[in-house]
Amino acid sequence: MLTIGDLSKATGVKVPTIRYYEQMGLLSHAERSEGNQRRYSSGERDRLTFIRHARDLGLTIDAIRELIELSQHPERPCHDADRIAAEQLSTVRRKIERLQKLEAELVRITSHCHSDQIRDCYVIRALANHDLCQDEHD
Amino acid sequence: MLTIGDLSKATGVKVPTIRYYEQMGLLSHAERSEGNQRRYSSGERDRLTFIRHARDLGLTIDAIRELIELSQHPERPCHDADRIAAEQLSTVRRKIERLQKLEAELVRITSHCHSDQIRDCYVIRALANHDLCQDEHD
DNA sequence: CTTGAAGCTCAAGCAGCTTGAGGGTTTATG
DNA sequence: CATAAACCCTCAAGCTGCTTGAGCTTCAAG
Repeated sequence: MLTIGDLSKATGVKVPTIRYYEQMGLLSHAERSEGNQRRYSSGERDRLTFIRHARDLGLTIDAIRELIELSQHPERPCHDADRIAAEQLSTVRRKIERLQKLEAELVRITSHCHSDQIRDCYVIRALANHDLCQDEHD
Repeated sequence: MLTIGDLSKATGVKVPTIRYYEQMGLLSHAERSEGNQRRYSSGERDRLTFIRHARDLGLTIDAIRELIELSQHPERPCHDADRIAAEQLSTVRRKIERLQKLEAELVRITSHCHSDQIRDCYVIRALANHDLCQDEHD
């Protein structure tokens, strides 16, 4: 049996975060030692690894809860799991698109400032005046 | 003079958000009507436009506060403004890089699931097992 | 048996808003 | 000029996904 600290080291998830996940229902209530400390089995370590991996991929707590729920019904069709992953993919793609617009705009703003004084600073002027933008970025 | 609703329409910033910005010190305390309602001039509209534009570019409230502070000293050198914009650019680039790794991983996960059942679902298996990843994505 | 590391719970804090309750003000219309 | 709709006010709490802190208990090594 692992202590919460062992589990933390094994998965790279911080101790208070593990407790938080338990509270959020991603991990079931852990068994306790006589002195009321949490003790974990390797099955729980695997689940936490799953959670960490999903969080790293940007999935929300709710989506992960849903995936865990699904993973407990091996006989069910897996289109829900596919859908969750696909939705996350399009969320990520939307974010990338938006950030690339911001990147372009920031490159433009930062490369156009050849002034030494705030008075003529392109950064400040560009922010004040959306019309200076090449492109809609919001 | 504009009411807070007029200002909201003019800038696309929601009414409670305008009040929030005032509280955060991005907008100065507005003048009030006899009945204690906020009234704005076009100068304040311009400042809010500036704030919105900066927020759209992902700048934090603190960074914006700093830029506003700078913009009020036209005679100062503008390297601080340049620095803020450049920092934001590298933040954006780091985010894009990370998201592109996630995108690749999600594409791989979603395109490999040819199962109909959770039992063999690649999505679930990939999440459970980081070793299936091509690449470190965190 | 003591001591220091690690564990416990509960509450509050972070960013950047949003939402809701319970009011008061303005303004258009009859 | 009265009334009603639309708008405004303040203050407090909620959202996500944790993190931090206080104040206390348990565990393991020496």
